[in-house]
Amino acid sequence: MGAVKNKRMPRAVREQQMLDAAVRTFGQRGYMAASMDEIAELAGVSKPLVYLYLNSKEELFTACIRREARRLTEAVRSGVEPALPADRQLWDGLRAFFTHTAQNPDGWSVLHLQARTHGEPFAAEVTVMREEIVAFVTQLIVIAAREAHRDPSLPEREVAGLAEALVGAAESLAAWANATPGVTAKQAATTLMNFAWSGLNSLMAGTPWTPPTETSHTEA
Amino acid sequence: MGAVKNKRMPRAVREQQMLDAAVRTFGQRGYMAASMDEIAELAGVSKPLVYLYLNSKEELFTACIRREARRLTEAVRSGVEPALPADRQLWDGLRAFFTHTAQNPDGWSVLHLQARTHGEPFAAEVTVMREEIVAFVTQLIVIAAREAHRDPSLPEREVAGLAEALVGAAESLAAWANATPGVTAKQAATTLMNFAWSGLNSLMAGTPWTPPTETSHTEA
Amino acid sequence: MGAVKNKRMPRAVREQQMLDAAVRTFGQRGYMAASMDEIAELAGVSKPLVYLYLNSKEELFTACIRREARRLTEAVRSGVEPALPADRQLWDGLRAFFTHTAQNPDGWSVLHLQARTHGEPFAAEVTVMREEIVAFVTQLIVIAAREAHRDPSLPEREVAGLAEALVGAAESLAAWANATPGVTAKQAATTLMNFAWSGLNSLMAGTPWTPPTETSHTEA
Amino acid sequence: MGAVKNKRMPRAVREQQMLDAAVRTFGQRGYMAASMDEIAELAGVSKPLVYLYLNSKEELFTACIRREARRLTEAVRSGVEPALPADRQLWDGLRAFFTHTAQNPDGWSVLHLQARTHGEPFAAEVTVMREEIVAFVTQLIVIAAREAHRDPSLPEREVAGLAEALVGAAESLAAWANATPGVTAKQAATTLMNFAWSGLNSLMAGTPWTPPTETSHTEA
DNA sequence: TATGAATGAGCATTCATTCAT
DNA sequence: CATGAATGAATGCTCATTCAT
Repeated sequence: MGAVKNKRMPRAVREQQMLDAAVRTFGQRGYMAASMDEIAELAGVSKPLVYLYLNSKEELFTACIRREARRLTEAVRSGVEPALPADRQLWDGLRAFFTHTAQNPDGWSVLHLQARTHGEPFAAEVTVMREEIVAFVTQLIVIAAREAHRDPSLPEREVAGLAEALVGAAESLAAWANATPGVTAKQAATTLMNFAWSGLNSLMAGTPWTPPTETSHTEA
Repeated sequence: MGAVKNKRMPRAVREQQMLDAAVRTFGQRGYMAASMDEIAELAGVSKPLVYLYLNSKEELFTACIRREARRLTEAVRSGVEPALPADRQLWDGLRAFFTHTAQNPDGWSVLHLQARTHGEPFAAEVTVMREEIVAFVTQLIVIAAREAHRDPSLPEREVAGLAEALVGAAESLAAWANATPGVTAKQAATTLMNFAWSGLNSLMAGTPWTPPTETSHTEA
Repeated sequence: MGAVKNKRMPRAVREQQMLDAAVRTFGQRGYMAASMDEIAELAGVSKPLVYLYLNSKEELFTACIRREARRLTEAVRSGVEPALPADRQLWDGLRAFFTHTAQNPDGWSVLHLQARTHGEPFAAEVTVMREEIVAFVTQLIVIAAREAHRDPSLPEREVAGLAEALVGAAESLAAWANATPGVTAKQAATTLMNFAWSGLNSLMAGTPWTPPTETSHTEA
Repeated sequence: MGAVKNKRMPRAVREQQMLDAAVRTFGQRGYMAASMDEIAELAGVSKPLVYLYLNSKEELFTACIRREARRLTEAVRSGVEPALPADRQLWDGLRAFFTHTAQNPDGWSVLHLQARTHGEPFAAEVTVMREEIVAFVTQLIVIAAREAHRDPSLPEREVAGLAEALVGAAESLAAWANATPGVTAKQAATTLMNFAWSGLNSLMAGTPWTPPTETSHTEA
């Protein structure tokens, strides 16, 4: 059941096996519905050993979140070449992101769904990672503006909202790509680049969309 | 303890009280952590009555999802005037969406977080609503293309991806706006229109972003 | 399996059945070794019902302590006639005490052994009762001194120590009487009266035992 | 972490370290709440070693009881000079007793509380020691009676009860003295001598307390 | 219509104990 | 002599759900 039941292995190895099993179980069943029994069995060890190494369900879940967050950011980071132009960096990062989430659906479920849905402590853990990514995207937008010779054209608050929207769109597209058969990481990335980069460009070209003057639309 | 303990009231009213309590509890505690005890107490009725009316926790949750989905789509629908131009419709719809989610955080939590996190049956329930909204947005994009006299310029698959991205971005921005103090529905809508509509326009103007020709992708 | 499995009885009755079972189990197995499963089975109910009514093992134990303490003090109190002379009151009280402990060995075990051995909160609960009894005895000693026309002869600290010793001796004798076949409550009470009352009398007669002058007994 | 982690020391020494740790842990936590893990850590050895030397938790506890019982009786025995008069022997024995229990609260807790509270096998272990002490006290009472030239005045059963009461009072006072700040071993011994010896003397002077003739015991 | 009484099943956690080295 | 690795068996507690009234 799970891995071949190898006895007596060093702690570090066992711990990874346990995290593998936990990510899979948490990702598929959800945090609360996942039972420590199931995780232990899937890891091929007894429950007490899981507790000996990872202390509690909460700590185990936290360890999963941390590992998956690290893996995801590393995947994105190592897919990007900082010397290249901003759009190329974004394109590469998105491809790495969509590829990684497609290959690790359970890890992505843990990060995107489970961790956000089960209390502040867990959500905070993901927020750290997410902010790192948003910061990366924000920086790309700023670089792009500079490359377009329009440095101060965008107020900071606006840039933050744009980065947030871009990351949010990416997260949603990841789920969509995973759920829609036949949509590859490359296609998802292309769609998003089309959607986002064009918008950013025309924004920076100085032609933002302007809201209509409020006439009589207060819902009465 | 929630409502004043009124005896003998018509079934329809009681049911709504129960759903109110359930949405609040599910939204705040999460599906699994919410206990039928708590919901019954918050609704001011006894547990057997909840079962009499709503049969099981799963059906109760489903009923919550359906009610909140209906309320949300109705809010968006009634915020939009079909005769107006596409961008105005999108703008109005987004404002209605951000306003409604900000005013019903528990309902939005049920739809956006809880329902997606606890198994296919529930997720499917939201998917129905989501597809309705995506269809609405898709249609707006098509109209916009037509308005720009560029009917067939965008392949169907591409339009679907764009609508998906736009809706995903909106969902993320809703969470972001709810969590970031000082961000109003209008501001969130403006940010998204800037981001999306400009992108769509330049897309339709025939200048999509093109991926770099794949030459050597072993990042060495 | 304990009582005949009567279904559907009012809460108050069930609670007493549970306390009966709990006192018996705690008294015989000890607090920690007693399992809630065993108590529930002995009470003839399911475990959840025990929790529904008594909340936790700790609260259940506390409830046992309180009930048994109340019963014991009431037994002693109702065995004593406040109008009678002090020695008669003490005699009657001791007899009531030995009789009650002999008839309720589990309750006495809970009070005397278990409660004192498992943490301050529980011990404190018994201390309240014990202090009440010590106070009663102290008062008897004072009355006795007054009856012997020797009011101020005993310093307060000394009286406290004497009452403590008397109560302690009674507690030990209770265990002894319970464990030694053929020793009745009356005999235990007589022994203790002989031991204590004579001592008190000669103390009050002004001839206390005096320690030897310390010469060379410091254990080097 | 308890002792400095010395490797390779003779078995006898290691065993004492383990017993030290065990007595401390059992005395403070109680038999059941004490975990073998905690004991091993406090002793500075690994758990398997504890099992290698002491076989099981029960045997370890028994070993603790035996060692502490031996230490206590030895302390009392070595505090007493058999050539001295009976009252002096009792006085010296009590002082040694109160001193030892005050200096070894954990050991005393093991003997007086824990061992008695966790099943016959353990209680029996203490009973052996207790009977030795009761025998010693009994003998002192007999000697005292002889010294007072009243050899056969007290029936054996009565003497046994008196010794039991005296020892019981001493045990209670030990706990009282340990718990009441400012009460020394000497004071506790004095209080008890006053209480007991005077009583014994007047008993032997031929004036026992006599129960009232039972007339009408329905407390109306 | 409405509820007080009751439970089967499951879950996180802990502990005494033992191999294999 | 000494230990890191591992587990079977409980235990306290909770929850969704139902019955009898």
